[in-house]
Amino acid sequence: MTTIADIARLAGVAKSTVSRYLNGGSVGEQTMRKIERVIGETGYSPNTFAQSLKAKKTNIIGTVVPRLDSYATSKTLIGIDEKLRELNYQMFVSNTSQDLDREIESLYSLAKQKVAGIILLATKVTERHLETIQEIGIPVLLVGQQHEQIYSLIHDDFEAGKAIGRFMAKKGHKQIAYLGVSEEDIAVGVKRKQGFAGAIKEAEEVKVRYYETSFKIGDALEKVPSILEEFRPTAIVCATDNIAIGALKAAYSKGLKIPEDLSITGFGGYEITEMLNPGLTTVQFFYKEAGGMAADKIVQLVNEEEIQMLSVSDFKIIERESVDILS
Amino acid sequence: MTTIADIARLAGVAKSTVSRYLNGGSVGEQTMRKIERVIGETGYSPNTFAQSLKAKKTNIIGTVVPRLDSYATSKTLIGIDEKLRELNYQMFVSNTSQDLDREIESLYSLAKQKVAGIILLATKVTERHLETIQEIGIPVLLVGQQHEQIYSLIHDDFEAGKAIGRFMAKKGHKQIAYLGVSEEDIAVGVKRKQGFAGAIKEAEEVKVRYYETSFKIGDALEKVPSILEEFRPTAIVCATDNIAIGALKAAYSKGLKIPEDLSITGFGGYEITEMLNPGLTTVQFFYKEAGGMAADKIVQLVNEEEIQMLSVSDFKIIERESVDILS
DNA sequence: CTGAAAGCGCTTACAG
DNA sequence: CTGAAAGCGCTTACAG
Repeated sequence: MTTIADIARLAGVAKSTVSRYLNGGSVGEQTMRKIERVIGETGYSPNTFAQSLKAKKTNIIGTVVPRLDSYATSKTLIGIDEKLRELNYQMFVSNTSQDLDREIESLYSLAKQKVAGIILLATKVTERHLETIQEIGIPVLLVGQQHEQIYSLIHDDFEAGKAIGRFMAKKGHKQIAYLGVSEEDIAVGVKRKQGFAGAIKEAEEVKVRYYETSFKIGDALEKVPSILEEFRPTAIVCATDNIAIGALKAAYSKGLKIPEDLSITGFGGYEITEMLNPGLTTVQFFYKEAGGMAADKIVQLVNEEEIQMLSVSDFKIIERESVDILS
Repeated sequence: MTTIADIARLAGVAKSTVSRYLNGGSVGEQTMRKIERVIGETGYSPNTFAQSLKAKKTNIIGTVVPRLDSYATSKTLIGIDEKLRELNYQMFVSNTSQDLDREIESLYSLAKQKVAGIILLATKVTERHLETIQEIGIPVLLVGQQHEQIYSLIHDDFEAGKAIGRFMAKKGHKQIAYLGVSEEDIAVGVKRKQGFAGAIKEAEEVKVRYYETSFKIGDALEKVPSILEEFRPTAIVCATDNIAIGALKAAYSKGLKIPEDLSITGFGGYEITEMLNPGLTTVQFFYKEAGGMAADKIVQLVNEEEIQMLSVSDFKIIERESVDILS
């Protein structure tokens, strides 16, 4: 391994001069060329650890994710990764396997590794999060959830919920089951539902019942039959595509035809939803783009630029074949 | 930030003694207790960069992946991550977006960051890979592909192909289309096909035609109709679950009933395959477990323990409803 | 513009 | 068992 001292010796200058050259300081024309040549010949590249030891900061952005095997997470990570590369930062991902303690741990551990900033894909923000973020003193950007005290980037869950509510009303559905998730998750559990509820209130004579399940396909699969029997809805609006997939499977199992006997919608826009039979009507979020935005924002924060506390990523309804027209 | 010097001062000993204590060297009973207490009080934790600067090695295992949004990758990463945590190592993932140059780059860059070892989820091993691995002089474990010169961990693609071939023959299928991928991918493109072909040769009077598509669902979707028309198979054996999903959708679109009009199988065992209608019969691989194995192996390699050049992860046929019984 | 020197926080022979 | 000292590879005032 060649070091800065080697380069200095070979170029006949001082180490400090090489360092200055490397860091864009003022160096004479001649000196510059000599150093350039030597570096080229040796293929020198600085030791990151030595740099970090002095600099107290790296060009690494830590990304904390609750899980690795989710469509939303994967796409968001890709967006972050690609944008960060462009900006000459590296992404370090820390997986917490949906364990809140590990989320806090990760925050500390990333801080210790002197990451320049942290992107947090949280499902929930607790008092401990707030304290930790405060304590580590590193820029943190929340993605997917929002909190007034933390820079946040969210999908427009509320408006998305509203849009799908209006959509269903317009299709003439008067008896709709909304299958959501726990209100602990503000974005998915509360905002989507509220948006939906708002749209329904505007509509006339639409009866809605709200149900709750988990994020797991299997749980939706088990839940849906009882909803069908008890409420006999013409449509089920599901809070995620995975829930919708479970609902679809449940409907098949009961011998129902989609959308003739039952309409189903989701949220997310996972690629797989297009390949189902019938194709699922859903609200698409732009995870990859949001990841890119997040990368931009965190780097701005690292550079101490001013940004808004809240950024919102867009959505779009994708109309496919899983919703029947009743009106 | 408290440093080792602070601890030394507070405990009234030399820095070297503290360092020795930290690294499990021999320290007197009394000294030990003093240092212990001070560290406890200050919440000291060593600076990783300073450690790495000397140590020339970290406790980080780099994992190079071609993409982040694939079922197999996600599950494998989870397996690696969890096992590595147990072993007190950290996982650093480097995404290459299926760019071969970036794969090589990543190898160098990880080496520069002094990772202890590298797990490489490759789709292909080239001469450049070999050179790079040679050059960086860090233990590398190949996962998903095998190469005689590199420690490898593979899924049993050959036997899996054989198993599904026998399975289909036993169900009485005599006219089977095999929809594979490019032979550039030895594991998926060659081994699965060879295994399958071997099984068919054992069987009697089974006609097979081999087709090729990409890993994309959409490409399979486009490819399948022509296969159906040209060959009129009773079954399509697809080299991945995603291809099978595309085939399923194509079949729907042509108004075919599955499995009555056409049987379909995949490889992978993605969770989603259970939720399709009908549920997809497929060969399941154990990605997460394989990830755990990979983590074990690479750590053994890092510790200079002897391991076999090749490890093989198991598979299992999951029989669901997408295959008809003709015999 | 350039160089000598100190220092970042650790580890590791070496001597006692 | 313990400590003083040198060194890992870089950066950063400071002086010239």
